[in-house]
Amino acid sequence: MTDAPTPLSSKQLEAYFALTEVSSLLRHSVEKQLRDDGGLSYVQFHVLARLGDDPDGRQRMTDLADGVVYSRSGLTYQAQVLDERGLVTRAPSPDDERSTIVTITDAGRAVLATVFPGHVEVVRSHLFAALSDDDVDDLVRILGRAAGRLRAAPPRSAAGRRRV
Amino acid sequence: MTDAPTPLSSKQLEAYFALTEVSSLLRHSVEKQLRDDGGLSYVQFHVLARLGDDPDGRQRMTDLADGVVYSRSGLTYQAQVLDERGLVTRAPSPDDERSTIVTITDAGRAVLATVFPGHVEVVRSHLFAALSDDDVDDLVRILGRAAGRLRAAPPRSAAGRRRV
DNA sequence: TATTGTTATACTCTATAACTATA
DNA sequence: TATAGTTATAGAGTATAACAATA
Repeated sequence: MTDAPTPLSSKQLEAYFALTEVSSLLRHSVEKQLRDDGGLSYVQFHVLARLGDDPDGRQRMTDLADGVVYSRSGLTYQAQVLDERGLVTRAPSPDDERSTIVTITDAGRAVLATVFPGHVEVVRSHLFAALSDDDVDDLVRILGRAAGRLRAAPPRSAAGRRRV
Repeated sequence: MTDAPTPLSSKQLEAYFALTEVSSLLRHSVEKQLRDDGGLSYVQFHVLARLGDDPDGRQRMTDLADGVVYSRSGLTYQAQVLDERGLVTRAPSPDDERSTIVTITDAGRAVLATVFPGHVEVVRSHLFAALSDDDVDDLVRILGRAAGRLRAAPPRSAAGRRRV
């Protein structure tokens, strides 16, 4: 039997539950929207979105995998699916023959464009409809800090994360 | 091509990204902790936790499914797994022979107790380590409002609003 | 007829380990 | 040897539809 650590305060519990409730409902709805509007899973959307953000529309497999927090084999699978749908292409890197460069296609960008408006609407109606501009500022400040810290100091506490 | 709706402000985008990043890293770590410490999936944990919260330690299948936002067949599957591990029992309701009442066992409560400390530690180190008490108050206020609104106006908002 | 739940089934996703090839 | 990626595989989870039993 493990020692009980300092428990969370009731405020912290509230905050934690609210966060999980909001994010899980939000994610649920986003997943449905992505599937309905573009036949994309959440992960596939994020892969495409990352590629779309890149100035050249391309990334190495490993960099993509790191960004989406994925196993490489998992990313290979998803890249295959996207490739078969013609939304990305894959080719060995000229610089390093071991690497595979994934590039978003015009069709891929088109799917992103199809999917974006609905995505925005879901996020707005689920998250921002109830929030003031000040609330949004507060969220950015607070969650931004938490995110920054998580990014900087990975989950050593409980998880045996992959080395970065 | 769909009409572009009012885009999200850059602040809103920041807030959205911070929220998804924090919640996804948090959830990832929580899932690992639950699996390592108790052999529980996220869903299984929530089913057990809901039962544990109930004064009598029992719930109808449908009520559980609603609470966890699940398909009934999905819950049947999970209840089966938990049943086989001896963490819950299932029996037809005396009141309504159609219903199945799921009850948490002592073994189930023991697993919850085993898993809780690590869970708390993950949440603390991932979410609250970087936050002040005031931050937590703000989160409760803001996300609590968002959660309340989502709860009041169910998924229909995003799912029904297809096409335009 | 409507509701509760299970079953049958088919599919998506994910991770681990073994493997190839480059560096 | 170490790194990048794929493949093989196996398991978990999910949803849909058909079904049985009860209300």
